[in-house]
Amino acid sequence: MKKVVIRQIYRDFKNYENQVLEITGWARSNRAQKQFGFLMINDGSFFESIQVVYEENLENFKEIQKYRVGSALKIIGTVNLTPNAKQPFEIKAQEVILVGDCPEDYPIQPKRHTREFLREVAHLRPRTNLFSAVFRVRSLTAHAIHTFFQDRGFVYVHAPIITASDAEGAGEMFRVTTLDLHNVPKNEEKNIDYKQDFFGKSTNLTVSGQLEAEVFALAFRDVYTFGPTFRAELSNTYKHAAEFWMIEPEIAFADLLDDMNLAEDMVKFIIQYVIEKAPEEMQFFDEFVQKGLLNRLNTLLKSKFHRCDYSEAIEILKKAPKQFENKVEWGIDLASEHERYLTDEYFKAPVFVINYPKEIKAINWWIST
RNA sequence: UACUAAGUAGCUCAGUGGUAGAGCAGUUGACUGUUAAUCAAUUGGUCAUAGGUUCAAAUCCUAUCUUGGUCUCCA
Repeated sequence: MKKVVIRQIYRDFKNYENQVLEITGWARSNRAQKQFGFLMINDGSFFESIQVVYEENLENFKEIQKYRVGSALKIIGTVNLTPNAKQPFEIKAQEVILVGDCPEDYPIQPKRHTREFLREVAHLRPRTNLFSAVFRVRSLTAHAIHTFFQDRGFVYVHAPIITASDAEGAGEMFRVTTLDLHNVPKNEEKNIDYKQDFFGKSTNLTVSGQLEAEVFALAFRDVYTFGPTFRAELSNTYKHAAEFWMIEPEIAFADLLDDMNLAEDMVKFIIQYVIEKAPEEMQFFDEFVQKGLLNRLNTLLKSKFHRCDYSEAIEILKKAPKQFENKVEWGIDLASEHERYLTDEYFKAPVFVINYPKEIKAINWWIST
């Protein structure tokens, strides 16, 4: 018996015609009728489910009719092409075996759930379309990031996660300690005595791998970090996570133009890669999460990223036929509303704003001459 | 941090002062090709919590808790 995953069959179904296969997966729906029924089976290898037809002649037909959504099943059957149906092929069952039953109160239904509800059933939400799509795309994105840099000869630097260093302009840090918080040791000046802590000094979770990457760039030339970073900002927005992954390339002997070209190429490469490798998932996002997403991404792939001097950006904003909440004048740091106007309304494309006043940037920035 | 909206059946929601509701899910049945199948029946309720107003509160008022959105911060 040939064991296959559903991704294989979908990608090559014509070559599987009339073959007897064994598939395993979880029921997404079960539409039982009097003399036959249809099971939708998802095995996690692919976004789409596969349709299995079962008929009255199966000895456990009555039981199969009652298999609930969520049940784990093993099916042996033949691949039939169905060119006139909604799906290009289906499996006609010779055997349907219940591997694991699913309780009556299984909470995931074949319908839309809110994300707030899915958070309460966190152990089951990877089985939903939304999480299936998100985490496969996330996995592909990570692979695309590595592929992009590795193909260009960059060295992947693993910056430490526990560190004693801070970074430029980063936010609040999570402390890492083995000290007993109910009985913190004090030194003679009545300050916390970090000499008794695990590392003998105050440490925290990294807010950025930048400093390590810079050090390595001065030896390996082109390097990047890609890993988790942590910030203890009390920001209640969907954009701000306490733990998030960050890419930080550092390139020696490069100028600002090299840097911008690299960033533009990277963003385009990743988008291209994901659209190509996860068309079903991206289609799902386009339809149910953000209408017009694919159109926006394809437009972005074709457009040149704009480059705009800070002073020029200020002039554009001053002339904007629009009232900003934060007043625009030379010397300010751009707020989200200003950035949104530049990208969404003025340039209608991604834009680099360069040559900021040195007063609002960190000390280690290169000064234009 | 501030502002704002919401919390009613397992889920998604309707119900703005007078008997607690629908669809889905579950259960039982019908159905010869379904596509989140359809049809019939049926189980299921501390209306977030506490207090107040009223003859009468899911509905009005106050406080608290929880969640969403926006802002701030930041990336």
